[in-house]
Amino acid sequence: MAVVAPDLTSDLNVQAAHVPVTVDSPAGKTNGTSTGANGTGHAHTNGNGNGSVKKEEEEDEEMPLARKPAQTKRAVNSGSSSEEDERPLAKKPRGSGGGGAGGRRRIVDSESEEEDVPVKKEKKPLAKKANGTNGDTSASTKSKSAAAAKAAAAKKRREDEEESDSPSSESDLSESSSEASSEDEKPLAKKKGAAAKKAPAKKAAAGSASAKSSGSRSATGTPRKGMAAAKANGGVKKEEGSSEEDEVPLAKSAKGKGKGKAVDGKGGKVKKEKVKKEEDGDEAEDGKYQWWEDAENDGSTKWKTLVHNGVLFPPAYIPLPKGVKMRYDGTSLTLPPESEEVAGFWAAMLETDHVQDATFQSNFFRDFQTILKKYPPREGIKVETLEKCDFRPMFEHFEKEKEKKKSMTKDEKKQIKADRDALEAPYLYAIVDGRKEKLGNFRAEPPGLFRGRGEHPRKGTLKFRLRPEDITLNIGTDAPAPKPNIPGKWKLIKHDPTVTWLAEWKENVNNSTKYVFLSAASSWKGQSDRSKFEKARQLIKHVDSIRKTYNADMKSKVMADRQRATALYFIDELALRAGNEKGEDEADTVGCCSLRYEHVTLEPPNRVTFDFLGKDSMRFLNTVEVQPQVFKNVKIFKADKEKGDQLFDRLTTGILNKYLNDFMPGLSAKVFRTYNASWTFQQQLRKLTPADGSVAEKIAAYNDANRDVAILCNHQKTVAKNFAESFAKMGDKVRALKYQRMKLRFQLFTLDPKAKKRNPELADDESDMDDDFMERHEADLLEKALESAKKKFERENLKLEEAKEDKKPKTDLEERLKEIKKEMKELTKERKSKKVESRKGATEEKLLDQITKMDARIAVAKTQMGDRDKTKDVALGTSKINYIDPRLTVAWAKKFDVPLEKLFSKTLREKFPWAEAEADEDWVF
DNA sequence: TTCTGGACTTAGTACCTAATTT
DNA sequence: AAATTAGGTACTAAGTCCAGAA
Repeated sequence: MAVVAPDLTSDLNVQAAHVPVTVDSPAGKTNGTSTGANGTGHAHTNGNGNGSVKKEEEEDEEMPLARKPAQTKRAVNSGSSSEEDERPLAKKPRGSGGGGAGGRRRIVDSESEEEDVPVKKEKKPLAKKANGTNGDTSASTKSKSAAAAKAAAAKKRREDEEESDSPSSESDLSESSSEASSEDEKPLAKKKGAAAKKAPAKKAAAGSASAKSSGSRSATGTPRKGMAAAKANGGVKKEEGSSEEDEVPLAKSAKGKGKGKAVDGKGGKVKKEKVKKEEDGDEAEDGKYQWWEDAENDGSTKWKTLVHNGVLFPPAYIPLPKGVKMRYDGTSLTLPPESEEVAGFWAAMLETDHVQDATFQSNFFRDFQTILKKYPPREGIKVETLEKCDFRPMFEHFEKEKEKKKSMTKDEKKQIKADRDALEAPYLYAIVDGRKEKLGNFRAEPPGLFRGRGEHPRKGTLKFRLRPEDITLNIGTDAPAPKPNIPGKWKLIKHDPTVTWLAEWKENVNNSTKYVFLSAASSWKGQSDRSKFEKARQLIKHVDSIRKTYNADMKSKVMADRQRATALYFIDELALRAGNEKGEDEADTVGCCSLRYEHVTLEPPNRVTFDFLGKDSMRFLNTVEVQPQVFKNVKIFKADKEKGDQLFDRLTTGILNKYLNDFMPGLSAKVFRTYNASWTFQQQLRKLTPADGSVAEKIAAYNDANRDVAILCNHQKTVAKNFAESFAKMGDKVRALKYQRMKLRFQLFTLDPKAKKRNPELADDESDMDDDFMERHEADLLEKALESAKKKFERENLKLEEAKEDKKPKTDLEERLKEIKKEMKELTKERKSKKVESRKGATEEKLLDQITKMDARIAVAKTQMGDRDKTKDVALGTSKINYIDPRLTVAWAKKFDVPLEKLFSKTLREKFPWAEAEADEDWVF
């Protein structure tokens, strides 16, 4: 360590020069929690698949070295940087497992291969711990408060340059060095070799999703070569077509189309979608523009002609019926429409938890009072506190309206929809360079209360109604100026062909600009989407050298470089977002570059825990094992700082991106997320797809791979409120099956006591079945049986009545019910005595067969349950839409013969036509 | 340089509809 | 047929990144 120490010191000095600084006063920020609740705790059910672990291992071995998943380990290996001065070492590198992100969930368990080294206590414990961490709510709470506190302490660190740097560094260093340095380094050197070795060892991670996901990428990163070839073919094409088609005059474009398509599949298969299309009747646009077939366009100019109708304004406010009024301190208030509308915004949310939120309340009330001042209630009452306001009558009125709407007849509903469609029709499409393109959002956002997420300081603020005077349109010079659907004049009509927005306005709450763009299915979006993925694929070629570089820089004497390297490592390894600075008037959330002292905690020898609120105030909670140098670095970065200070005080997203850009034009931090997500998906898909499984099994594997990516990216969703309930119900269902199985066993043993010897594996009782459940279950069965007997009786009588025959007497029913009760009692008796008389025709063979079938049903139900649980808080859609190269899905679907529509919804298919056109089954990312 | 804001991508949730279950 | 649940969309908030202003 001695060695080390000096280094650091020096680093510090060096850098002192530039200081970033920043930090705004944290004054009052509090951290949000937001959803915190969910994140909490549940222990994850990893338990189920036992076999899986094993499986993974094997697979790993089979893989060509090159691709081995590096699971986890990546971190370690990389360390290779050579120069390690450090100590010899002792420890083996532990894998980092990292990746998974999921905030709450995962931990990494990576065990490293060799388990052994004296070192840690971990293995098992680890896992546990991790869970604990995640789980507990308290943790979250804690973090929050902490954040708040820290905010208060406005610490600016910048000056540290001099000071902190050297001196502090010293002390730290020494410390760290002693620890860290001694431990590690050595192993790293091997990198590849190491990786390869490791892989096999890996195992372990039993359920750790995280380990899995992260691991997926190859250790070395180098993915594929071959791609060029693949690509080549992708290029195929359907034809020249689009243009031609267009030309076809009336002749039915349909025909033309059909043709094109047929041609395309070399096999000559015709695509069905074609057929479908025709019905749409968009003859005009039917010849879809296949931009991917066209030559690249330089990009500086997005269009030559642009025609559209602007935005559609919502209807004017319609005052409530006379009798519906809010009350203030007991008396009803007659509000002018202007203030009544605002009151209504709040009233409509009465049952949401926004109304319980202090920030939301005060922002709303401030704005409500403002409008009341201008449009006071007729009663002349002054509204002074929110507590005295009673919006219930309004709320109830809205509920009633909803009911009314729901109970309308089909025809009425149809009519309404028809009217709405007619109104919207003119706004659905724009004509871009002569082609019809669908718009995304064409509606002016309606007024309402701003629903900021997390602890957004402005949540609850009134968002104003837009008027034409607020909107700027962007249309072609020769395009006719559209007329707003409400009175007024557009703020401005411009003609800027360098941008893709059609309309724009400034929103009053956050003073941000809102735009109207084309939809995701448009060629503009499609093009940029495709180039995003191409860029990510390009990164494949550079990632090895980038990793090598940042691993080396991890020991740089220049603090700024060391921070940059460390941050990049986290971005690459954990798929963190870049993390731009945010303002006082926004929720306090962070990304990599904006991580603060309190967001990262260290636990020697090499575990790092991240706990912070990221985009949308989603919590990111993850503990990972990192290479020693990373651990050491974080320790240094935290030294001499306190809550509220930036962890990477010499780094900004700008610096990082500029640096990345030198490796590859266009490279920025977010590309790593795209790359890692798609890469992970490809790896997981390879690993999980059961080549000879059923379609359903393949789809399940696909979803599992998708889920791994979602976890990596920390894409969450709130757990449905009734999840616990429905999950419990599923559990009962499983147990009901077990109950049946139990009865089968008893029957078998009753039939022939010797059967027990012959089938010793059937001797054990079903797990998870206590008397309590069984009693409940039997009571349940009884109730159901009685119920259905009654129904049946009524039904029969009804029939008799119709047939004009005599009805059966009630006593019949009563008798039947009595019988049922008796039967049910029998069930209880059977259970207690463990004797079940065999039904007619029962044989040992048949019973065994039934038991086997029951086992299968139980297994299916169980895995289904496990799946549900694993996915309850993971959002798969986001990664599918934004991060996973759609060509991977298309290629996989073709290769394994899974209908694409089972994987992509209609809108996704419309979004990714280029992927369908270009990826054949051999396509690789 | 740093700061600001413009333009565009990424994100979760509210709600609507179709598919199932009861 | 009604009640749930699952799936998909619409909506709009919240990021990223870059360029031009200060």
